[in-house]
Amino acid sequence: MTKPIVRFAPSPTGNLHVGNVRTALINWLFAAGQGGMFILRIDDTDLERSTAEYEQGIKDDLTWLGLTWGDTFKQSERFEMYDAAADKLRDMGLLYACYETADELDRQRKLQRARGKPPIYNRAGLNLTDEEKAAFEAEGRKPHWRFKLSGERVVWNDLVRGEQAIETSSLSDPVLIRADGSYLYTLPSCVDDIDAGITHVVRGEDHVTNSGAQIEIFRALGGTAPDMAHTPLLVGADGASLSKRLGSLGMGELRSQGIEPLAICSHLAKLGTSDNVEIRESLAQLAEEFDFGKIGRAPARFDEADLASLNAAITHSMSFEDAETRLAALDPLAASEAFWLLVRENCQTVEDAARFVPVAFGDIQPLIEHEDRDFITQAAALLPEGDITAETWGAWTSVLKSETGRKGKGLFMPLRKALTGMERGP
RNA sequence: GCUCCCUUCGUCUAUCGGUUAGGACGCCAGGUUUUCAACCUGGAAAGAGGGGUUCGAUUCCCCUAGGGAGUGCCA
Repeated sequence: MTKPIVRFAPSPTGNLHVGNVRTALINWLFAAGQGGMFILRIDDTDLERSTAEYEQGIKDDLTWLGLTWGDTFKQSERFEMYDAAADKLRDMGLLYACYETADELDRQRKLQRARGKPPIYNRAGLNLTDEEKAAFEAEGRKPHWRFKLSGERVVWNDLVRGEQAIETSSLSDPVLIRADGSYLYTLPSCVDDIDAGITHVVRGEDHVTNSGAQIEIFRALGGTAPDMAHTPLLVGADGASLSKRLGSLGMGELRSQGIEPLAICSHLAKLGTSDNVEIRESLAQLAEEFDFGKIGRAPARFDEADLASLNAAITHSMSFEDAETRLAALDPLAASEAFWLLVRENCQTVEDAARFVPVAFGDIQPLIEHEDRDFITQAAALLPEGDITAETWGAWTSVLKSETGRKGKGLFMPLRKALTGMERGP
């Protein structure tokens, strides 16, 4: 197999969320596992909504996750190529001018739907005479441009879904160029995929239908369509919908919650596959295990609680070196190896360590239940004389045990609460 | 409305017609020279419903229900 070249093509009109990231990750893992190349393409043909801030945010998030790219470019710098491709399609008679307004199209669709028919464009633009076009232009209308579908059945062997067939006769001819002259993502995407030598288009299954038209555009432009892989979408933990929550769950938020990049990558790489959802020690290992054949076809539920427990697993065994910088940022006192090794198994995140700083370095609020007051008073009186050493605890608790008859949880929990102010922790 | 896809423990899944339906996460219990956590061991836990086909159906077919997606001058 030749080395795959794949791309992740976000629009800089928002931040990356878990769904986006999963697509990026799968592309990255596939490329890495096959020794191929991962390209980051910024789909910013919509100049109105695209911003440099979002673009930078996307790059920062990918970098944080470790999803580095072998090359990157922006569509907004390549309009000449798209113009040339559009001219070519026009010359072939495959790109035709339409003069309906958005309102008119909307009305047509509603009408068709009301009649129980699929809302497919009626191709009125295809049959316009020069006089009719001139009349529209005279009205001040500008045309938008549609690609003429073949009306045939387009078939491909999807790496995740198996053989797929789209009847292009059941589709509207897609608009490639808006009335204001700007491009929709469709044509630029095909042009860039051909130009970059993309071998595999890997994306969410919301693009399955689009593939029908895009394969025809690839062919019209003289390329062969890349292989395709459409992965099931993620749904929320409630199993319903792509959920507002998921759509807005950004990397920044996860990061501020103390979630490790590798927890996110492990979770998203394994969720919905036949592999167990477990932590892997590196992206390289995830890449090695990656296989389209392991991905199921049903939507998988993304549960933040599962992500949290994966994160806890990473935290429990994280070395002091890996945690040091962040511990220091929390509290200078926390940046000690002895402290970290003592508390890490009680932490879900590195930041959790902050909760135990008072326990280790004084300044706690003792927690004494009403019914334990006498016991704690007694315990204070029985504290062994002299300096506190490693032996003090054992000596003290055994005295308390024999004096009070308490044992197990009844003995230790009141002491724990009085000494640490917490029910849990080291 | 129309088109496409999906449906096994709570969750992610294994099973290429005959299995005590397996694993992992989570959960529960026990252990870990008496507490939390961690760790170890064990346990409970599933074929959406209804029809077929077949000696035999989780597995193949049909219907229903439920879920997802598409149906944009969004991506």
